[in-house]
Amino acid sequence: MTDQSWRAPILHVDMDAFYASVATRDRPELADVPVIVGGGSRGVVLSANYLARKSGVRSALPMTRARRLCPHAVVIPPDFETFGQVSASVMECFRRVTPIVEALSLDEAFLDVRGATRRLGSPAEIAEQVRTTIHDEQGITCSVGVAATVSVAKLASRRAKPDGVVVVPPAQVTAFLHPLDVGELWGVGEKTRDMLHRLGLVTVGDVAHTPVQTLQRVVGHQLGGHLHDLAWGTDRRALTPRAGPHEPDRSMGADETFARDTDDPEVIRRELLRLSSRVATRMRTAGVAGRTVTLKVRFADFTTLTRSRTLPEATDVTVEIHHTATSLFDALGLQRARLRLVGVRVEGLVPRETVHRQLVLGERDHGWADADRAVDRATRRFGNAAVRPASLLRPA
DNA sequence: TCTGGGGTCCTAGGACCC
DNA sequence: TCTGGGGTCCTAGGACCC
Repeated sequence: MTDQSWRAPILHVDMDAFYASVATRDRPELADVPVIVGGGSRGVVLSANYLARKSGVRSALPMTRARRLCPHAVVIPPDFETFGQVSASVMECFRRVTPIVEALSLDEAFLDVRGATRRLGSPAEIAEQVRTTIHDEQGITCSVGVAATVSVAKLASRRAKPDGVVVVPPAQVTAFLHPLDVGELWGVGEKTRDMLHRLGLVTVGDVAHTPVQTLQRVVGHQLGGHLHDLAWGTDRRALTPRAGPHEPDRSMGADETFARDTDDPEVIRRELLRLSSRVATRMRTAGVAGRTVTLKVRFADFTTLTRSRTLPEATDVTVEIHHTATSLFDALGLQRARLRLVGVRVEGLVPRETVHRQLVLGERDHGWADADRAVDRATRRFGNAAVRPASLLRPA
């Protein structure tokens, strides 16, 4: 297989057990111990090293179950600041290989290396160079999938784990894809997998040989067409590098699970204020404003609902977001139902300078926006705890 | 003490406008 | 008098990803 057969070789680079690897890389005493990175009592597993995985611990598993499966595991709380720093260094390393890098998350990225083969060698050789560099510079391992499309490269990197490389040349794509379970496909989760299985579509090959119209009737127009492409390895999604002038987020939100379920309206209202303030601060830092405020409520039995309201004008003002969220909450008319979580999200974000507020006579928004900016300045100088609404102050 | 927190995209129905 | 379709916005929910 020569390099010329690759129209545009794509690398998918995925760190192995990223959070756990970073958390233990400077702690040799944890090298031979099962390690779980995860949150508090009501949290889930964010990452587990391969020793812990031997006991059945997986990402997203409730911590309570993880501890039961692996009682001797060392549990480390996540340190996202460090994860972010390591991630930035890793992405920088990728950009030394090619400018066409699409970061999918902190710990994985696609690299289009079509412009790098003359300089650095075959895609497989580039993959090994990347792995060596990451290991030498960051002290962690990664796995790389190489293919002509992003979706196949992504599946290949999973097959390469841990600490390996898998190359799927164009001529071998269907031989690689078709034996896989449909649930392996990127975008097919538990529900869709079950639905396809019930119809007798178990492998990717089964899906490939099903008429598109049939798939679309079962899983919807969009996904049906997409599945067919994935099953033949023909999706041609191009990389969208985030390096340059990247498009703003479409929404920003914050939600939090209470340490204990609560039915206290005052506790809930205060939490909505905290979350609104957090979201609005991030929006102002990013220089965006949004029109649609969405409230999320999760009950003790885990059922979840959302309510949203679209405002006449986009806002980044804490008080407006909080007011909208509480008004949506009040409209639910909950009679002291026990809540597990509340959340606030603002959607339809646009750059703030494109928002021209219509000043209504007597409106006091101006004052609130000014107050927010004063809070932002104080927070930047004195830290997060410096300024907060009176209702969020703890009684001494 | 089962089930986090950050997102994206799609679907479907109703309102409303032309 | 009766019949109509398309486009866009809004809302709610759901599936999925890391």
